[in-house]
Amino acid sequence: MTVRTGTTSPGAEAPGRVGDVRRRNLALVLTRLTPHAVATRAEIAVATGLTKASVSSLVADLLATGLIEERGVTRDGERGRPGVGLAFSPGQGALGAEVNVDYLAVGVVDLQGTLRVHERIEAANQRRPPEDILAELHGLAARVRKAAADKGIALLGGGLAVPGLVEPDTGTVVTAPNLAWADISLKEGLAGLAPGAPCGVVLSNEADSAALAELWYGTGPAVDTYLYLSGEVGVGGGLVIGSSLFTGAGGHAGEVGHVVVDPRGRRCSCGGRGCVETMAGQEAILAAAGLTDGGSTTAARLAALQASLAEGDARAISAVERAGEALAVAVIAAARLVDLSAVVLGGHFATLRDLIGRPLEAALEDLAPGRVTALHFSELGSTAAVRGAAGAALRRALASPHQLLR
Amino acid sequence: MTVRTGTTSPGAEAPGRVGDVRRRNLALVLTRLTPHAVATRAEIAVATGLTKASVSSLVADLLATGLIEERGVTRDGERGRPGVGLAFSPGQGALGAEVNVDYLAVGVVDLQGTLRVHERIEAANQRRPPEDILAELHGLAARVRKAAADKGIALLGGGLAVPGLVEPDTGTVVTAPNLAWADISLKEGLAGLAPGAPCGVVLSNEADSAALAELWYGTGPAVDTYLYLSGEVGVGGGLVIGSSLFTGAGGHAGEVGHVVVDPRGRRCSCGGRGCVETMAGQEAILAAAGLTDGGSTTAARLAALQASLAEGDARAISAVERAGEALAVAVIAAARLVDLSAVVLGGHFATLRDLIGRPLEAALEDLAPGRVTALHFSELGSTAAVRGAAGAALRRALASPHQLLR
DNA sequence: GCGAATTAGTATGTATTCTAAACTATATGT
DNA sequence: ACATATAGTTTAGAATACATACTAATTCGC
Repeated sequence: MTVRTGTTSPGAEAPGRVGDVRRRNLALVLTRLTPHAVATRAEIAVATGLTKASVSSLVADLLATGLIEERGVTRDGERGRPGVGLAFSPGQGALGAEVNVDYLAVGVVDLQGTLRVHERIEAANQRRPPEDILAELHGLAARVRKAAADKGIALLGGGLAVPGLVEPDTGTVVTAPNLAWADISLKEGLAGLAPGAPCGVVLSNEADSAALAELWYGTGPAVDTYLYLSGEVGVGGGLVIGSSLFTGAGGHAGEVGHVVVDPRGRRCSCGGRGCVETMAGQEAILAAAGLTDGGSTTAARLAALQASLAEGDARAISAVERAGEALAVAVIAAARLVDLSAVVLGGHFATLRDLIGRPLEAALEDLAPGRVTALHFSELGSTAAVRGAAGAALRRALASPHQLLR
Repeated sequence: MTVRTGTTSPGAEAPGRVGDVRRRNLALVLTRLTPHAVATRAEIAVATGLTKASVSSLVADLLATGLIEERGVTRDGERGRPGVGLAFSPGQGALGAEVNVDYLAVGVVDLQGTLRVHERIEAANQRRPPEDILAELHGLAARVRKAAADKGIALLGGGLAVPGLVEPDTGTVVTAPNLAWADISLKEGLAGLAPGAPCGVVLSNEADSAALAELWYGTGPAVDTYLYLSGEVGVGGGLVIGSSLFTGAGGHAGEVGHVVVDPRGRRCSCGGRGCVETMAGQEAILAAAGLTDGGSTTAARLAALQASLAEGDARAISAVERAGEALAVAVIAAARLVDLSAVVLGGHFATLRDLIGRPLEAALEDLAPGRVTALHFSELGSTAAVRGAAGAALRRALASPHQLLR
């Protein structure tokens, strides 16, 4: 390491300008609004530490953006002049889209957090050219946009989640092994999902989006720091730390699938050995359970696994148990390395629930007692990634409301 | 997870005030100065994007703090009026202190990054009461402060590094197993290390401080994202991501020592099983090499290990190799989970250099080919933590120069 | 019912701090 | 010497938050 002060890094910070203060305070006021409660200017002033005068001025600008609206007068029975309620407008939302191995999905989430439109198409995307998939996705998005417009929802932005490594800045899918995609640029295709939306459309990883959906729209205990495990065809992961997604310096943090859990284990498709995916991936579990690919669909094979488990088939049960143990080792690594104590299981891990949860919990207690104290199963089902992608777009809008002015 | 917008979190952000702009820009100007080069107001204006007028005004304030000083006129042979050089003042510095198992150390680093004073006392701290240790540390610090004052260095702040889990906010050592410390409050003791210093004295973890020292004062290739492995009595770790320390939500990230690398491994003192420390800790290596504690000092036993290795003792070599393999599994977990590709080895790992580096590298290549591409050995020796603790204090001062005004 | 008390929200004047543009200062080149 | 170029300062103007005083709308006590 040469001397690096951390102060001469190339990413020179922009100078602070007087207008930055207002940009920040506009966003700050929005953080005091919740989807389900109304707040008055006076309450916001107290909560933020701004003066009433400043809040009035900021709220006037925010009303002009259409993000919030007045909701008549709040009568609370107390003495004094009642305040005017402020709340997120129900007439603005964002579009979320997902391309996955077995399906396409598009939805619209409004500022109050409700999934107002959602459509899903089953599709065997493993063997189709990307262009075909994207064309079908665009058709689906157009229908969803139409439905949203009919409900009076204007789109602020959008997001597309894919099961692979992405570069949001360039709109490129670096690699999505289970779709057989590599280095595919979606720049124009992204914009077309929500044409004219002021906050644009951003590409994201499916596990990351699902992890955020759990934070924003999930139903479990309130935890703001956890590892989300997405059991799709591969094993994906998303790290949420202090209520925000942790992506690492290169943007690819949380890749649980290829953490090594058994140095003497099987070779993995990644070139490594003993990766989580070789024990807890969909194929690995099915193979270990004796359900080799007989040309049947993934859904059918998963159903067969469920049946075997229900029958008490020893091979199936042991396959799932070994998957749980493999996950435990990776989860402990995450707990130690990034300091977290909660895990959320999604995808087929959520479907397998206790069958995988019990051995996972037992292994956690054996290998690192007391370290991981909360295990939760996602209840968002297959809408998680769509909701997360849309939610991220909404949050982009809320984080820079000044962009919507003028 | 209940609905959590991430916007209603209790840690409500402070409102932006007009004065914040200046605070930010004061710090911004300082980021354009490097320890070894001088810059002019005009150059700073171009680099930051601020106007010359603003930079002049900001620099005037910074000169008043004493952090920087004018260095005469820069004559570059070009046409036009030459600029006035600006550089960090050599007359200000910060104190770094370290309590470790076998020694105490205190030093002073100036704003140009030079370790101007350094003293070290060997001490068997494992069996002494904390009060005795701290009393000796304070005596040492007083001598070092005197030496710094004699060289004309004023102290801006300080830092104390200890080998354990700390809470910087409360000045508490939660636990330092190898010192047999638990829940020890150092609040007053900290302030006494650098009395009157405007930026105070902050408690930190030894591995974290050493990791930062490598970033700021290290000699290897320029990398701004890496895992630092500190081989002291225990195995510590520090994560540097994008030129800053990653501490996680709870502040205890990077705890490599208790990552599980062998689910069928030995019980660990932490209650878990197969932890890195059971294979790569100092005791574990010495025991596996057949050098059981015969009452001799740690230094003597480490010397014996070096001798055995030099002789080609198979047991010693295999002990170190197994340690390397254990580290590899943990390093891969870090690489996948937090997205990094570089590792720096410090402490006794640096002393063992290639002996541990070769098996580590081989295991990395076998288990996750191509993922971890840089392996570096620290050259800061035992001054790393002291330099890091002092450097952190200097950076606190540089990050909020407005505190030094008035 | 009516005034006092209480709270919500707005208007006005001031301080801070940025930018833009004009100005002064000091060098090199011919 | 004088043109040219660059460094740094001065001055005027704009944005924005704060403090304070003001207006608006409600409940409480009688």
